[in-house]
Amino acid sequence: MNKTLNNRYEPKEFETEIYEEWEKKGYFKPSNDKDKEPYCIMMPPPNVTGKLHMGHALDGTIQDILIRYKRMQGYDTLWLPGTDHSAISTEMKVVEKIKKEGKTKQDLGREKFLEETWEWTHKYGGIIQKQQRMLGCSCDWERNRFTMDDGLSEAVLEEFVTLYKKGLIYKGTRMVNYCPSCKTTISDAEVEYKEEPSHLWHVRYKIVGEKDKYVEIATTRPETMLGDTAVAVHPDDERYKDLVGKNCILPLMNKEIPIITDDFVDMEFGTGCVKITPAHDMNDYQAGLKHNLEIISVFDDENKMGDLLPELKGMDLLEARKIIVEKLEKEGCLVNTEDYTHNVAKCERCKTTLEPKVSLQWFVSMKDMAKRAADSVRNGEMRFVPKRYEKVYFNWLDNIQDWCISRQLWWGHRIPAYYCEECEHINVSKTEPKKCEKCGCTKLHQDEDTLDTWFSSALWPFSTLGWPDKESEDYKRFYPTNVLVTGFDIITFWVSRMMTQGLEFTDKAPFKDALIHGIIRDSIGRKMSKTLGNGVDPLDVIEQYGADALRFSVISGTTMGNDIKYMPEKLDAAKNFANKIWNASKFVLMNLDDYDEEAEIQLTVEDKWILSKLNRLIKEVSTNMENYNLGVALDRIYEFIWNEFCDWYIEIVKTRLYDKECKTRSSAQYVLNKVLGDSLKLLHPFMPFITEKIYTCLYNDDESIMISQYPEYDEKCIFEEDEKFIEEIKSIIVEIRNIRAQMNVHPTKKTKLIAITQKYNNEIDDSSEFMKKLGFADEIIVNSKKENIPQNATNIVSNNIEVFIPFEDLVNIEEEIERLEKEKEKLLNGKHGADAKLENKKFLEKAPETVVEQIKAKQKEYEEKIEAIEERIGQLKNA
RNA sequence: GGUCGCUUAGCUCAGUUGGCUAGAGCACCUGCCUUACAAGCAGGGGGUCAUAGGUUCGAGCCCUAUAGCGACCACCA
Repeated sequence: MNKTLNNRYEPKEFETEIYEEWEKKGYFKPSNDKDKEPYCIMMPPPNVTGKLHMGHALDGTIQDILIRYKRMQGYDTLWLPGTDHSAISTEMKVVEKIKKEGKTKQDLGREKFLEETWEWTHKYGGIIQKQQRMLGCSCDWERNRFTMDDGLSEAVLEEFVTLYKKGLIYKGTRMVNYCPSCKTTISDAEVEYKEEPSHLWHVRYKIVGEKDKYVEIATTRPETMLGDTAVAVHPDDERYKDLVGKNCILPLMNKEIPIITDDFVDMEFGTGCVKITPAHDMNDYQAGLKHNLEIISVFDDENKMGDLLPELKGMDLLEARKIIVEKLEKEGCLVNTEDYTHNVAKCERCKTTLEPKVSLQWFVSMKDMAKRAADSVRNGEMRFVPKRYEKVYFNWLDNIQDWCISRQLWWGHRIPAYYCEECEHINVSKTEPKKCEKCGCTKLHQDEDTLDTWFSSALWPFSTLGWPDKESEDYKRFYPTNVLVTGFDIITFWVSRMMTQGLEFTDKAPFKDALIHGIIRDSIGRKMSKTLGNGVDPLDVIEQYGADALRFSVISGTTMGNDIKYMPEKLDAAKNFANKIWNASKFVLMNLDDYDEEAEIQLTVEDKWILSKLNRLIKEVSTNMENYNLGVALDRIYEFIWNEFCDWYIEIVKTRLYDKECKTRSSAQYVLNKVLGDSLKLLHPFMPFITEKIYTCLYNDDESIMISQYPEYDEKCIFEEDEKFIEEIKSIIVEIRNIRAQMNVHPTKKTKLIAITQKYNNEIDDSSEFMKKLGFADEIIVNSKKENIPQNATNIVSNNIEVFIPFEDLVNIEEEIERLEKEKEKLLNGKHGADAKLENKKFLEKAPETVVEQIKAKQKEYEEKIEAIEERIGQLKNA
């Protein structure tokens, strides 16, 4: 690799090259060093045919930051990547593809269709992984897994068979959500609700044996009324007391159905009477079971009208609805029609309106497993970060329904259940049995259905490590994993299921922390979506700004768990920062040409100041990293590099560097080298490419920064006094600049300074040096006597140093007095605040000692400054 | 209906167990092309921390209520 820095920062010139180098050298793989503590993250597997979007970029960046940080800290790290077969969405895509060729799934047949899907998978699969490389993700690609590869399929069989044998998987007739477009059942978690405008049709059913007496019901789905088997009212509803137990006539069908009571009926809604259609509504189904009502299907298997009314047979549902309403109107049964907005259940994948359907499906009994998963969080075995997301988790698990896992799809893990054609016994087994375990018949056929895609991803944290082989090296070493990083949108889908299955099969929570992040929104706060066309392609961003800038922009100034708005300006800020580091590094390298590492080190006050600051930074960054406050950690590094190192330290040491005779020149070189190197290390997890590029230029050995040792806090490197001194000098210099700006002194014009100091006697030479170095002083008189101060001078009062700036004719004495009076007023305000607190007895009693001490010190400072200013005002007035 | 979150500078957001005069980036104003950097340097202006109460010596932070925005869960036909 080219070990020099070009004049300009151009990330494109080196990012790809660096990534290839890392991968070639095997840095992404675990170290195999058994003395190291393991640290493991499982990458949430994206859809096999997915493409990188901003959400992945965020998710990947967070994980990469954590894994790089831990790797540098000396952990044996494994970040395992992979992809998910994502049953429904992949199958949908392939169905669409062959549709363009004029074919259907059925035309191809199961085997051919699967071949087609594998082909698709191989062709388009893993695109996202190539893109994750561009982001800099340091995962072990050699351990890359796919949910339908041999090992993981084996794990799924183990899961199914074990649960079945325990009686936790069963086959039963239930009402489930059915997607007419995907032509499969789906689980409760895959349903989303959307408000849609519709109508509420009020229909009256005539009471049997009464003259002109009716019961009026309201419905949003008149087409289902053909399957009504009762009308229900609330048991406490006085209005209908006398009707309960009687029958009414179901219009169009001319059939008698009973009027029953059930307390699920809401008396306030509509008329308080509800028609019961057990075949087509969840509540009605429950009521039907409870009251032993007949379940009459109105629709056929194709989700068209059945033959209850021969004239409607095969008709589309919405069309049938229109005709039924017309018929009801003709027969005088339609009372009225009102506009009504209601929540409609939609398929999470294809957004089609779902149809509740009674059918025979496979279920996982969830109650006990869910309780165990919830308890695991309650007793602290697993923890959500931020904590508030545990409520979503608890809410789901505490109200869990059995999980419908069978799908009428072909792409996925086929259910390992084999039906005996003789005795109908269900044989559940990992391999196809030769004969029925009950009757010995050899004629068996396998269940046609496949398993919910989450049934396999629930095992992800351990199936990827070799489970069910519990003796596998990776499983023993890396399970349970340390942290799971994912978005809040799949807490129910995925996090909860990994927990239930993980605890069930390994007796351990599969990860210690679930780190939940928000989603990336567009610049006006909308969700990024294909239909809106407001998505941002991370690859475009990388192309334009570089991967480091992209990573910076999604982490800087953010809080874990909150949504992030995509702001292009933030990328400019990120690139500017990278550019700043680039230039500062150029400067350092330029001045390190003749650096002699053997030379004796004599640290000056500014050297100790920056080393001390660096040391504090290390501590602060580490603490924030441990608490997943990545945004704070990054911003602290940013501030340090730019506002301390670049703005002050580099400026201060310039004169030492430029003077080849300077005794402390090599010390300055040492400190530059050390501080830049450590800063790069701290920054590396966030911005891996630029830090690597500079690091290899800075240190000419071949060691990569990504396997270098993370800086550690060292108490011996805290120099309080030196810090205090430089901070005071800094604030004086800012004030001098301020005054010069107010007085319109041209920046290149030098100033004479007279400084009076009370403390720091040894270092005052340094302070005068700084002012010279910073370019605006050409003559500095130190420890001057007050009587030597000229009249037309302005002064700056600091804690231990007072500085006078003679401005020859520039200072107008009147104006200077006015300025000082204003300054005094400010100080008085501050002093009053401190006084008030210290006069407050309760404050003295109750506030902690350190706080009281702080205020006292502050008060003293104010007093001293005020005194000095008053003295100066007196001098000026007497003149 | 239930739960959770957000409301801080013109904009986007930080703000740790309550503790000095509430911060950053961008934008804005002034002056600078000073040999690392104009993608920059120096200086500056700008905030009753949504509102109203409360707890506390002390509240942006804790409690209660209200308003606006957002999300999730439930699903009353």
